[in-house]
Amino acid sequence: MGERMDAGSAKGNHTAMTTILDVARAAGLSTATVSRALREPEKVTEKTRAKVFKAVEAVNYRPNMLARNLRTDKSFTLLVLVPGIANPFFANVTAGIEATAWKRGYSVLLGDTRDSPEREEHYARLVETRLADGVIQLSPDYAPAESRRQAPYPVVHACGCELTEAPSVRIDNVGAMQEVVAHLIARGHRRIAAISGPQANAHAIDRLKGYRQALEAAGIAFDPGLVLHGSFRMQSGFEAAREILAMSPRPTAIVSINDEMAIGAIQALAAQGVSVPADIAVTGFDDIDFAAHSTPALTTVRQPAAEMGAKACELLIDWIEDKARDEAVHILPHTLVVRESSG
Amino acid sequence: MGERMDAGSAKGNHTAMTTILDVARAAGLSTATVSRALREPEKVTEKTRAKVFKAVEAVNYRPNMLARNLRTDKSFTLLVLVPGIANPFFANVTAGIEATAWKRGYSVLLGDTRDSPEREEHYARLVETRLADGVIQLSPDYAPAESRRQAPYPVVHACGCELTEAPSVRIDNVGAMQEVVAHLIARGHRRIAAISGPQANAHAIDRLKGYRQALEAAGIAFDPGLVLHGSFRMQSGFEAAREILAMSPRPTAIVSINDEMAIGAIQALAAQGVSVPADIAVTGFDDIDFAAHSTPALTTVRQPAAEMGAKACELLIDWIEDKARDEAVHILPHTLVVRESSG
DNA sequence: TCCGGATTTGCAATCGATTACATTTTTTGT
DNA sequence: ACAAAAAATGTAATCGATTGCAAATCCGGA
Repeated sequence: MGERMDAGSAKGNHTAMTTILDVARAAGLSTATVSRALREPEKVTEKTRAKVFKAVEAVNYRPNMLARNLRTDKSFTLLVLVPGIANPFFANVTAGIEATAWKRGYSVLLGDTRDSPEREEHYARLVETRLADGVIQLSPDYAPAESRRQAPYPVVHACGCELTEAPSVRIDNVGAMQEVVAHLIARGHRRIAAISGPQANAHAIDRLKGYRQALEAAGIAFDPGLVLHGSFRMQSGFEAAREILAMSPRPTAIVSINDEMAIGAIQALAAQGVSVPADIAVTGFDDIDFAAHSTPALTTVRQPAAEMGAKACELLIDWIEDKARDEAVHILPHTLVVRESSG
Repeated sequence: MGERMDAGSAKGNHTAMTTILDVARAAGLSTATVSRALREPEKVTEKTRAKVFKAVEAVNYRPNMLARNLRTDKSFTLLVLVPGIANPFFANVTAGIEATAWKRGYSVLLGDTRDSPEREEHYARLVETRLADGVIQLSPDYAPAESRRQAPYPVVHACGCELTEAPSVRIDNVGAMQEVVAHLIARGHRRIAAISGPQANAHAIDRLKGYRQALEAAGIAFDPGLVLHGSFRMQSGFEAAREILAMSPRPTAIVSINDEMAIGAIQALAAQGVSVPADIAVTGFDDIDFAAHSTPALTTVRQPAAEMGAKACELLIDWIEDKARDEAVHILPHTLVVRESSG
């Protein structure tokens, strides 16, 4: 008696850890059989299965995943690289990823890269240390194709651009922005300013391409002076709108590359007493929740954020588990959502 | 030549894994020495340290964290339980957590509980399997005090309520809402409707308490008919505003328990041609980015979201590492931010 | 009842790092 | 220059689960 008096005292923050050996002893079986009863129940007699389950209850056993992961060389964890989790669009993509990962028995490690290559590099290393089985990348920016192509672990893009290679998920950014601009042109606008993103940003590039193509299709000359470069944040949309107001002749419409900057722009216009859409029409991109509830409600392009995350997650897990890489680029459908802000 | 033709073929998804033994061999040392050179460099000669580093480079070594974690019984991972990552306030708290975890060498596992006890339960189990060293809880709701008190692992709350026990972080929700209501009363409002949250939600309870106290302090009778219960989402703010418009006499102000519902309410009012703040004043809570950029800009209470996350993260890691539990409730300062929507 | 094959269970090696303890090397004091 | 103390390094056990292979058990058929 007193043989286990020291339970839970030793190192570690956890209380009394019970191992598979404890279960084996309690059930009068070997650890091998216990392991099989838990992982491949069909490989074991009905009777022993029952004994094992009872013993598990009795000693309150929780398998030590660290040990299992080491032995099987799998972590059942996915690393999600987000440029900024505070961005509602990315947050929704992440929610979609998490939901799917949960369904398939995986956990999600959150890596907020904050647009910093250093942080991205650091997180990439996590995968090389076996802490994650693969990566879902939400930003198509850095990580030029060549370097990533040979990543020694599975990587999938959830928000790809035209240049992103398979396996990946994206929408047709070019086509979507074309629709937006065509919509404005159909409403009679011919002088349309654009609030874009950082010059090198892949989404900005794709969407700007759609903007140009739509103008071209309508026989309107592209004017680089009408294109401003923001940071995707509301504040920069606010500032861009002020610059646009100072242009002459003044544009009659503004397309923004995302919803946040559009909302910032609308605020700037309201502050100057310019009426949206009467004086100037404004459009966004993404269809975040706030787009539908801004005043006036924002015309925008709906991206199926959660679905994109979910699909990317499926692709990644399939890749990890089947060792068969899906060589397709999945282009999910977008929708032009016309609301008040475009007239 | 051709000696590495088989690289990456074996089991697992990773390419040729090099172990600490490879490093040891390349450096002509034992694994023990290599391990020490890497983890406690001061315990080792300058010369061998150099040899080890060279060898690490030579064989492109990455320590297998799964093995390290198993041996040391630590995962250097924190589990963050979020009621919904798509909520901008929680996203900001999470960003603060991630930033601090990064600084201290920890990774963040994201658990989106979606207000589901089942999911929360499942995630809690993750910690018991050693996949995380502790938990940061963003929701004060479920997990009644008694059950949590004895959780066999460290748990810290980042967005606590009055009843949340240490160690935890929160703001003075009661006091903050008092200030908001006092502000409106000072502006001459006496019939103030409230858009609250789910009945059992702890934040809703605290803030509603502040609402009542402020009314009382001003000698205004509390009218339960003026309190509506929403879901924290914009849509429910929209619907609540419609109900409020139907009240008679019509309230002259609306306090919302969070910014999203306030924004939804503003949209509903605008749609009915009711001017904010001229006809009805509206206030929010949280000061998410959109609050400053809505039209009209929203009066609200700023919660230092990122700081709250950061502080909670510090508390948790200190607890994990020092095994000394900080028995304090940290109440961070909030700020009443007066903007256009309150007149 | 006894045998052969199929099924179930157990033994022991293994994953890759860390670390107590033993051994070797270096340093220090005289 | 030598012994003792200190520092550096090596040997081998260890963390807790999984799994190849061997041993034991079960089953039906003759």
